[in-house]
Amino acid sequence: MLQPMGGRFEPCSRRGSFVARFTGDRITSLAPVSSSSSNPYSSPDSAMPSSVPSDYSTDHGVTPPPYTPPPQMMASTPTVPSNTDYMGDYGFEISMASSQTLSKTATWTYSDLVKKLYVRMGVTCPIKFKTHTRPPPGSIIRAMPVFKRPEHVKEVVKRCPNHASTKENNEGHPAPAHLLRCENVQAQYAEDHTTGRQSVVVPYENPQVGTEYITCLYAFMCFSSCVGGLNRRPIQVIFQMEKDGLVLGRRVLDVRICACPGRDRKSDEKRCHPPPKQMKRGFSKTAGFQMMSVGTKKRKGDDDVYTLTVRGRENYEILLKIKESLELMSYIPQNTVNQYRAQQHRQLVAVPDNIGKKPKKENKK
Amino acid sequence: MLQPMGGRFEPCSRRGSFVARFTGDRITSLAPVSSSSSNPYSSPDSAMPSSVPSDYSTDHGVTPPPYTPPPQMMASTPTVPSNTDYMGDYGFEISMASSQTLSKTATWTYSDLVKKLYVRMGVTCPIKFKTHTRPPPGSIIRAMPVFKRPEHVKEVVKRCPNHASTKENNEGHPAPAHLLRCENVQAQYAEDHTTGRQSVVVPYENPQVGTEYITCLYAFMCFSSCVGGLNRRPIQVIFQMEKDGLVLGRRVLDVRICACPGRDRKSDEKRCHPPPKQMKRGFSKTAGFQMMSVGTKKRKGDDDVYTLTVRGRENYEILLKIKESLELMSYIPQNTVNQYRAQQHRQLVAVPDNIGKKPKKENKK
DNA sequence: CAGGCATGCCTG
DNA sequence: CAGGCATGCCTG
Ligand SMILES: [Zn+2]
Ligand SMILES: [Zn+2]
Repeated sequence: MLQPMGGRFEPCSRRGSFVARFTGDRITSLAPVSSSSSNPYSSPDSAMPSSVPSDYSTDHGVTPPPYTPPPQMMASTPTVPSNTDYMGDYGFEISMASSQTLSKTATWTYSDLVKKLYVRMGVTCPIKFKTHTRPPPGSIIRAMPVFKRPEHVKEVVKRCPNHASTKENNEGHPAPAHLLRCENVQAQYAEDHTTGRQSVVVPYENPQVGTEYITCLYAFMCFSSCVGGLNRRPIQVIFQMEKDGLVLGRRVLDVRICACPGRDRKSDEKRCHPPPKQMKRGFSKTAGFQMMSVGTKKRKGDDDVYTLTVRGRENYEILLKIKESLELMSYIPQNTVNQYRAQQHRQLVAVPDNIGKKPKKENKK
Repeated sequence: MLQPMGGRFEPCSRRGSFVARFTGDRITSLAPVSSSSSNPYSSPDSAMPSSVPSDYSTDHGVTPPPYTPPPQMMASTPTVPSNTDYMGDYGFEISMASSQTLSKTATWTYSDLVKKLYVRMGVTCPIKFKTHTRPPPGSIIRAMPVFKRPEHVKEVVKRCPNHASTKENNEGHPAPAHLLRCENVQAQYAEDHTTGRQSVVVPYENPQVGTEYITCLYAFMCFSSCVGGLNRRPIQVIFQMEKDGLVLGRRVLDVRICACPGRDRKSDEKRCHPPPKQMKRGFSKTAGFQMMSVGTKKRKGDDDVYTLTVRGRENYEILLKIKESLELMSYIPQNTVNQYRAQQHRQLVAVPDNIGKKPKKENKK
């Protein structure tokens, strides 16, 4: 499924810190890195403030030991990468290929409401990149997963031992422990040897004439819920356009990797935007008339206790049953009630026009 | 928690096939094994039929290259170990220490109904062994987990990569990948180098005078649900008394390792033995009299639809609500109903002695 | 593919 | 500790 690497990049080493030689246009071969700022694949400065002075000219020849850009521009490797969107001078933006976004079968779906991508594990998901101005040749796009919550950001995101250590999906793959894969022959898997952060890097190639975007296919190789890995902790992916270790732009995408993207998206959206106000509170319209509500809001007196006496054993037993039914109603979840009613619409028994007719049968006494 | 090894056994090697030297009473030092039948810790013949001819005298000197017992008695290493109970000539039996068996807080609980041990992961669980006759000195007890279902038996049971590879609980432990641990200084961890089956072995020491049993503390180091490990597949533990590779007795215990032993036991028992027939079918006794049942068995006519007409809007609405309540009752789980009733006993409102009194209030028309 | 279950874990 | 949720997966 994921192609072996090739092209302009050398394969990265299977384990340990990442070393790559770039043999493209304007950058000469780099020696194996020991300082992270001299490698186009080392993690750039992610502590960069959200508004960056854009007073640097263009591309620096960063083959060591050259000019060193101001520290906050540099691709150093802070413990916590920045997750601030930064369009930069080239207008870097990402978006989701819109097809299948809404399909039920979709292996991924993006929610505009909660701004999050829901994706199945191991499937390929197209992400589109664009700029309003051509970035300098030799620019790359680094994708790096990080934990979203402050309590977790410091921890490096990688696959859980289970998924990283099985043969499945890992045979011949250069980076079995990486959460994020890119299905691009030129993809390079990086592991910063000071922070341990893992990322995948692809060269940025300008869109074909007439096209606004380039598309990369990414795959997420664990569930967000994976024990010993993400462990139910939300993540984001930081997409960064870089050139010689300089950050040219950054976009952040919230991602949830799960078995049922559709279901989980729906429940997230419901959580954030409750029930989109329907009907009057406490009543619902059924079959053309109002009826008393079941399982809805508490009213005054709901907790008061009344004594009801009744003559006759059978009547008592009937009422006892009814009393139980009524009181137990509060245990029924609202959506069970809704389903039940939806069903009733189809097989209505007691319709208003029946009122006044003689009862068909009464099991009296 | 688990003590380092020592005593009469040498520590086993951290990885690879198991090698042990036994220095006890009647057995001389064994060379590192290459043939599994020459090691007291190698897995014995588990393909042994359930009724074994008991015509062999007693203990064989099995230091290589000695007498070889008939093949079906030998501790060879078939792919699928026998899981047949076999009391043997010494009357080998196991049982659970009965304390806390019923407690809600219990970290483990044994169900006599479904004959299964429910135990939390990583906690220590006492198992008692007894014989009616003293087995020969130098006898050992091997505990080996196997999958219960035929589809899975061939697969070796071990910990999932997640749990086997984290530091947690594994620091200094000689067998981090073993599912089963025994909290006994003399415990030895064995891995059969032909089948790869893992087991833990302790010397059998006769009970103290006046005691019938010896007790060993075992811990289960994964959940039955662990992804990449047991993976929700039921297991059993085979406890085998062995002497010089001969099987003297065997007892099999179904085990489920889970987070909520009490809950899971209860639901298993419910599954196997529906509602343990209480009272008359369809009725239950409450507060000294019978009442119609709620949420119990289906009766004839339960699915028939009757038309009920009623004069007056309010009456209609009341009946509509009641109809809904009654029909929705079937959605309420029986134990919710039971809880509700238990509660009702304390705050009974409509008591039988009220019958016949004048209604206190009627909201007529 | 939807409904529902199984099951670890979080919360009150 | 019990109730309920979260979430992968099984079943129809
Ligand atoms: Zn995983
Ligand atoms: Zn495990």
